[in-house]
Amino acid sequence: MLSVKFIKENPEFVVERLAVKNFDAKELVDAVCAISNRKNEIQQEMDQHKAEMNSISKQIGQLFQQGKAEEANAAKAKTASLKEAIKELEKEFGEKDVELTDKLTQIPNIPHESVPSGKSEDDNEVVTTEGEMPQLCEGAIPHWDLATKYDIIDWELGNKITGAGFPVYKGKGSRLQRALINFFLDEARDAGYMEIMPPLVVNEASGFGTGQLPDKEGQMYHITEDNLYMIPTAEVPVTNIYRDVILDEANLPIKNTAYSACFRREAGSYGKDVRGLNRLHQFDKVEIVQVQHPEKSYETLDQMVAYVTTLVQKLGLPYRILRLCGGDLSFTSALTFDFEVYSAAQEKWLEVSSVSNFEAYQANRLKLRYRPTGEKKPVLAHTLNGSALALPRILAALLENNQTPEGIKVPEVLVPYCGFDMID
RNA sequence: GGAGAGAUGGCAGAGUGGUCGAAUGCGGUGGUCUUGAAAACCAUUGUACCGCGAGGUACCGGGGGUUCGAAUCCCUCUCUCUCCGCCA
Repeated sequence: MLSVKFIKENPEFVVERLAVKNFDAKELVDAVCAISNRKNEIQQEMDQHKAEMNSISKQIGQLFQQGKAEEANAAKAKTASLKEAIKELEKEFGEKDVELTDKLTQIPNIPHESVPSGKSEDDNEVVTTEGEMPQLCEGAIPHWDLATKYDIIDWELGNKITGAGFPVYKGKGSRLQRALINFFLDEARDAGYMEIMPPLVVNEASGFGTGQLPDKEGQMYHITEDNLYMIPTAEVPVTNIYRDVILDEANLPIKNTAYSACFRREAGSYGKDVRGLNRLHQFDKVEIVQVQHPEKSYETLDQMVAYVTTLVQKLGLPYRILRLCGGDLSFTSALTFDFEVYSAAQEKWLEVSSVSNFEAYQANRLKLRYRPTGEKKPVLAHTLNGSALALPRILAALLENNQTPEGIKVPEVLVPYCGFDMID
C-alpha cells in the first residue's frame, strides 16, 4: 500500500496518477487525509492523558512505599475520570486505525510515468517483436490435439482425478516439463539468483503481504479448516521471506528464484481462451524475485526483462514484449512488462511472463526495509518479480511451432535436460 | 490424535504486581591500546506513532480482562517444542 505520509503530502498527484489506471481515487484520498488527521488529534490527546496517568501511578507507588497510604488512596480517586477518557479515546483511535487501513488497502499502486493510459489489454504498448514466425507443415494442429496424438497430456484423466484445468502429463510430456523446470532454474542460478524451494501453502499474513488479500481472495484456493491459502505464484512465499525484515543496504539486491506449482481458481474466466494449456487451475512456473534499493529498481527491472528475453530466445520462440497500459496494470504494480510467445497453430500470442516493479507498495505491506549504510532509520525497499517462465503456454507454443510430419522437435537447449530430441 | 512444556530485545537468557524498554552474556558499531591484528578495556547498540522542538506514547506471541499501576495475575486465540501413537 501507499504510505499515509506520501498521500497526505501529494494528494493531487496521487489522484492524477491513478487516473491513468482508470481509478478514481479522489474520495479515498480525501478520506485517508481526514481519517489520518483525526487519528493524530486523538493520539495527541490520548498520549497526554496516558502521560498523566503514568505519572500519577508512579506517585501512588512511591507513596505506598513511604507508607503514606492515605495520600495514595486520595490520588487513586483522581484516576477514575482519566481512565474513562483514555478508554474512550483508545476506542476511537482503534476505529480510525481500522478505517485508515481499510481505505489504504483500497488504493492501488501509482503507475510509473512511462505507463501509457488505456482501458484494456488492447491498449498495451508493443515494445519489441522478435523471432521468426514458424512455417507450419501441412495439416498442422493445435497443441491440445498434438498432446493427445502423441499421448503426452491426458485431459480426460485430469478431469477424472480432479476436474477441468488439472491435466495429467505423461511420458515425454512429463519429462519435458521437468526439463523445462531444470533449465529455467539453472539459467536463473547462472544469472545470480539463489534457488528457494518454498511452501506451496501460505497463511493469511503472507497473502496480505504481497497483496493477494484481502481483495483477491477469490483467486486463491482456500483451505478453510486451517485458514491457509494455496499459492497462486511462488512470488507469495518467496517475497514473504522478507516480511518484517530490516536488511543491510550492503545486502541489496536480494535475488531469489523458485520453482513451484501454482494454483488459481480462475473464477469467472470460463469460456474462451481456456482450451488445452491456455489457462489452468494448476500449473508450473519458475519465478524470479528481487529486493532492491529504491534508486536502482528500474535499472533492475530492465535487467530482469533482458534476462527473460534470453530465455524465450534460447527456446527459439517468436516473442513480443508489451508495456502494460494503466488499465491492464495490476493493482500492486507500478510498471509491468508482459512477454508473449506466438503459438502458431492457434495463431495467438500467449502470455508467458509478467515482470513487474512494485516499488515500495508491497514493501510497505510487508514492512520490508533496509538500513542505509551509516544511518539509523530504516527505509522501505523496492520489490520486483517476474515469471521466468510459466510452463504451460511455453509448452503449447513449443508443441505447435515445432511440429513436423515426423513428430515434434525439441529445442536444442532442452535436449540435454530431457534426453530426447523428438516427440513422436 | 493423546499428554506435557513454552513464546521476553539480532541471538542466548534473567525477570512473578511499582523508577522494567527490561539484568547478564554473546553478537554489532565507535573508541583506547598495538607496526598491524587478536586479546583486554571504555562507550554505544530495538521499532513504530505523535510533536516545530523539548519531549511524549505504545510494543516482552495476538486479543480481552483485573488493578491507581501488568513482561509479571486471570480468560482466550495462535504458534513452537518434547514425549507417545500414526506415518512419507
